[in-house]
Amino acid sequence: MHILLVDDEVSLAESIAEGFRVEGYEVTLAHDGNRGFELASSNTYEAIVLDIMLPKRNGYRVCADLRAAGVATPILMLTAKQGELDEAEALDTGADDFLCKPFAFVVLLARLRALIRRSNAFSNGGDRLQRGDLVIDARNRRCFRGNDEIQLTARELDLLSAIVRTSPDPVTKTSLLHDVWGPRFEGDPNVVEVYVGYLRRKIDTPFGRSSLQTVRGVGYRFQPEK
Amino acid sequence: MHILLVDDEVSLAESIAEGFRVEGYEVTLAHDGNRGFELASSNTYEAIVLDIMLPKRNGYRVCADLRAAGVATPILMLTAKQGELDEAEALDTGADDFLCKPFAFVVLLARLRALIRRSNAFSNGGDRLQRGDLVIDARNRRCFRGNDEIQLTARELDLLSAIVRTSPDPVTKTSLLHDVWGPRFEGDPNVVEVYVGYLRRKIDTPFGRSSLQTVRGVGYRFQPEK
DNA sequence: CCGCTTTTTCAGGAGACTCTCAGTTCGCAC
DNA sequence: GTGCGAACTGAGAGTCTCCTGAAAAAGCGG
Repeated sequence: MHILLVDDEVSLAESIAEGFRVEGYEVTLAHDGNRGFELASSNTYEAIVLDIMLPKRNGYRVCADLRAAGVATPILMLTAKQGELDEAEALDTGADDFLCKPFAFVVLLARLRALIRRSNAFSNGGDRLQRGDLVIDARNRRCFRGNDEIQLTARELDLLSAIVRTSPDPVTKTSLLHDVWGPRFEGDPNVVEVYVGYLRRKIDTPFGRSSLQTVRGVGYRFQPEK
Repeated sequence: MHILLVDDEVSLAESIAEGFRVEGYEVTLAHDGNRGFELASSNTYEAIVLDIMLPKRNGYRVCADLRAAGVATPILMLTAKQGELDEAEALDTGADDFLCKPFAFVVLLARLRALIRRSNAFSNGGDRLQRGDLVIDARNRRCFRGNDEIQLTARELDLLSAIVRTSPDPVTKTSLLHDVWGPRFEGDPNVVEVYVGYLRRKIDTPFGRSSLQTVRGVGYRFQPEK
C-alpha cells in the first residue's frame, strides 16, 4: 500500500504522511508539481494525494498530464477554496475525488480508502480470476472448481484471491497478512496458516488436488495443475 | 442516456455537463426555468437535474409544473441552503432526490445513477421479469411461481424485483434500502431482512426452494435453479 | 371511528465467521 | 537419528450477522 503525497506545505505534508504511516501505508512525498509528476509516472502507487497549489506545475496540470500519460492511479485532489468551480475543474482534469482544506485527517483517510477500494473493485473486482479449473468470480463473491461451486467465507475468498492473483508466483505470508487482514492487523500471524488450511479443505482435498502449496520460509503459491 | 441539466450558473453547469459527458451521458443544458420546462416537457430524458434558484421560473415550480403535466422523469433538485424545509418542499413538489450545494461531483453522479437505476426498475417494469419458473409481471404487479400466482404486497414486490433484476448477481442491502425504500429512508435497516424473510415464506418455503440466498456481509442474491 | 392489511420497529436467539491457542507434525540441517 | 524452527490442525471462545416472532404504528376502505 504505497501512497504518493504531493504538497508543498512541508510541515503539513509531513504530518499527513506520518498519519498515513501510522495507518500502515507507505508514503512518498513530493513538494512540487514536477517532482510529483516524475514520481507518479515512473512508479506504481495505490493512490495519489495531490494539492492544487503547487510550485512549478499546479495540481490540475499534474493531474491532466498524468491522465494524458496513461496513468490511471486514483487521484484525490486537495483544494484550498470551497468553490464548486474548483471541484468541477478538479474532476474534469481526471481526479477521482477531492477535498477542501482545511479537512480532518480522518476524513482524508476515509476518502482515500474509499478511493482505493473502488479502484480495486474496478481493476480486479469486475473480472474473474481463472487458473486451470479454478474460477474466482470476485464481483459476485463466488468460487468454482470446474462446475462445482465452492462456498467460501469473505476471508477465505480474499485470501484465495490474493494467492491466486500472482499465481504461479509465491506470495509471502507477510504480504498476505497485509493485503487481506489490512495494514493494522496486530493479532496472531498464524491466522494465515489457519486459513490456508481451511482453503485446502475446501478447494483441494475434496477434489484430490494440492494446488495450494507451501513455500517453506516464504509463503504460499497456487499451482493450477499438478 | 440523455440528461437535462437546468442551472443558471453557466460555468458551473458547463463543467458538470462535461463531467457527465466524460461518464458517457448525453447532456442538454437549460439556463432558466422556462426553457427547462419546455425542454423537459417536449423531450424524453433519462433524468433531470434541476437547480432551485432559477431565473423566470424557480425549480420548485418547474418541478411541480412538470409533474402536473404528467412528466414522470426522475428529478434531482439542487438546493443552495441546507434546510430541511427546502428538502421537504423539494420532495413535496415531486422531486425524487435532492442535493445541497456545494457538493462533490462524484456524489451527484452517484445519486443520479441511483435515480436512473431506480426509475428503470419501476417505470420500465412494463416488461416482465423472468428467472427460471419465477415470473414478475411488473405492470400488473403480479408474481408467479410456475402456474401458481403468489400474492405479494407492494413492498414485497418491489423488493423482489430489485433482487431479481440483477440475478444472479448479488445486491447489497444498502442499495436495496436505497432503491426500494428511497434515498431518504432513515428507519431501521433491519426492515430489509424482515422483508426478505416474508418473501422466502411466500416464494421459497411453499415450493421447497431456496432461491433467495444470503450473501453474508453483502446482501442477497436470487438463484433461479439450485 | 373501526377493523383489516401493510409496514416498521424491536429484541432475543441461532448460527456463521474469525481468531487464538496449544499440541502435533513436518522438513531440513547437522 | 536428532534437534529445531516452521507449518498444520483441532478445539473453543468471542463477535457479529442474520433470522424471526411479536407487537406497535401507519394506511385504508367502509
